[in-house]
Amino acid sequence: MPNKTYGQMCPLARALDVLGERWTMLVVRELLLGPKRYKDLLAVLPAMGTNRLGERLASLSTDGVVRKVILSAPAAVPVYELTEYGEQLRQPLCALSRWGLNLPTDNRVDPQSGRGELIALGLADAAAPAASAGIQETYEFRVSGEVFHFLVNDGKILPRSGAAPAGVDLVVECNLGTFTALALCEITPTQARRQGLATVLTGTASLFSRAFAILGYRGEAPTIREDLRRSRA
Amino acid sequence: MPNKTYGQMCPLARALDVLGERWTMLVVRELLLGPKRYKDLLAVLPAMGTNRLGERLASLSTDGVVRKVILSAPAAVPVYELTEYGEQLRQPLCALSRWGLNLPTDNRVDPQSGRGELIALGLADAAAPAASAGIQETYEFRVSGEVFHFLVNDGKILPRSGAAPAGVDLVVECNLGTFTALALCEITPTQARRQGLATVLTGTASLFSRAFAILGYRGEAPTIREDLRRSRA
DNA sequence: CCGGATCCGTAACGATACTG
DNA sequence: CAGTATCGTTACGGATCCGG
Repeated sequence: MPNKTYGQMCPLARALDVLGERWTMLVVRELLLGPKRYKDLLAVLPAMGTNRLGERLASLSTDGVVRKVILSAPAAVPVYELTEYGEQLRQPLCALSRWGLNLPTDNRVDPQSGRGELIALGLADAAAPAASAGIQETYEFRVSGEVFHFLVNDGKILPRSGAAPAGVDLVVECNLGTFTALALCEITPTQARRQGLATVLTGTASLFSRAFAILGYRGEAPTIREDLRRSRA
Repeated sequence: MPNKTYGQMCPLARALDVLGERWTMLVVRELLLGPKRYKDLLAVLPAMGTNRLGERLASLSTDGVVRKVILSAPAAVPVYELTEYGEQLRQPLCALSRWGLNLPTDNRVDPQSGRGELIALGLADAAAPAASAGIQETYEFRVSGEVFHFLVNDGKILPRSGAAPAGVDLVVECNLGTFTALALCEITPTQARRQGLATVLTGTASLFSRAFAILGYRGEAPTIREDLRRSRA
């Protein structure tokens, strides 16, 4: 919690007392993809600065959102993970994120900063539970250098950074543009394979197709909002 | 949008580019209760300062979240209201708010800052649509000096600041403690009436009861979180 | 009185350097 | 690798001032 709080008897104000400072929600965003090391957080939020990251992690820890744990031997490396209470931020932050989808990207956003993991976070949240009912599988993606995976478990889908644990059912390699197109259902897995845009390293072509039947996002495409167009006219 | 943006190709980061600065989401929170005048916003967010409020409203306007309109004559007074896009923040902000419900209130929150309107905002969001299916009514509350109302319309409930428009079905007067207890279903409307804690100024006792059958919040009570207790032990 | 804009001291941020 | 310390710059918060 920051030194300056709103001090209001309002749950939103209290939530913002914990999460409202700059960078804080983005740290949580990263941890929604699984436990991460200090350096990995910093690598993905470089402009934050190491001092700010340390402050935020300390603050989130005392507020019970984040926890520092030492991985079991022989790794024995410290990582930060969400507490159960922090995990409950998944829905609110994904809701905010979905709102942000329709914002125009101005020239201040760095096109190079796009990451497949972040798309994965949104896909897992937007997926219809019915589509994966009764299915328990793991899909790993290797996208332009990143590696991440989905744990599909009977309607619940968990997106995670890094390689899948043993027993992965599907491993697909492609670049970020292809993954984005697959996510938006602008291209089918079959087309992607045939055009050489995606390679199935483990598993079958039909499993690849089913993966995006579960994960593919069919929501409305981002559009410039009516109100904004009006104000610019 | 602030001068400093995250510049990340991520919908959450873009949302925070628009909403992430201090006070901004609280301004939106107020406007979720209906259009408001500059002075009324300032009255409810006094620590913000008039300069900050002006900046935020300008920023939210260019981002298409908020719009300044002049009320029709003879009032002819300027108010700020959410655009349709801004209105879509209701669910994300209410989700964040509900997360904040379980945060402990430390000694830095001002107990005097509690407002019935803010409780109303949460109630309207948490209410089960089925409970008000087919019902089209308006309920006004006068709570410790504040006046606000609910527009119930077949499963959709809109909380609004100020007096209800003509044709109100129910008007109840009580203090904030009673309204809170009613909201949490810790007391029934009948009990509140009999104990002299609430007065029905317009409408019937049974309508009062039905209002809280629709609005009453039956979620789990706020508790200190397990993780937080552990970290303090 | 309302709707802002200006000024200014203080706290937060961002970059870099430094330490266990 | 995982942080802490330092420091110049920006944002915030409180007050005052101004036009309608």
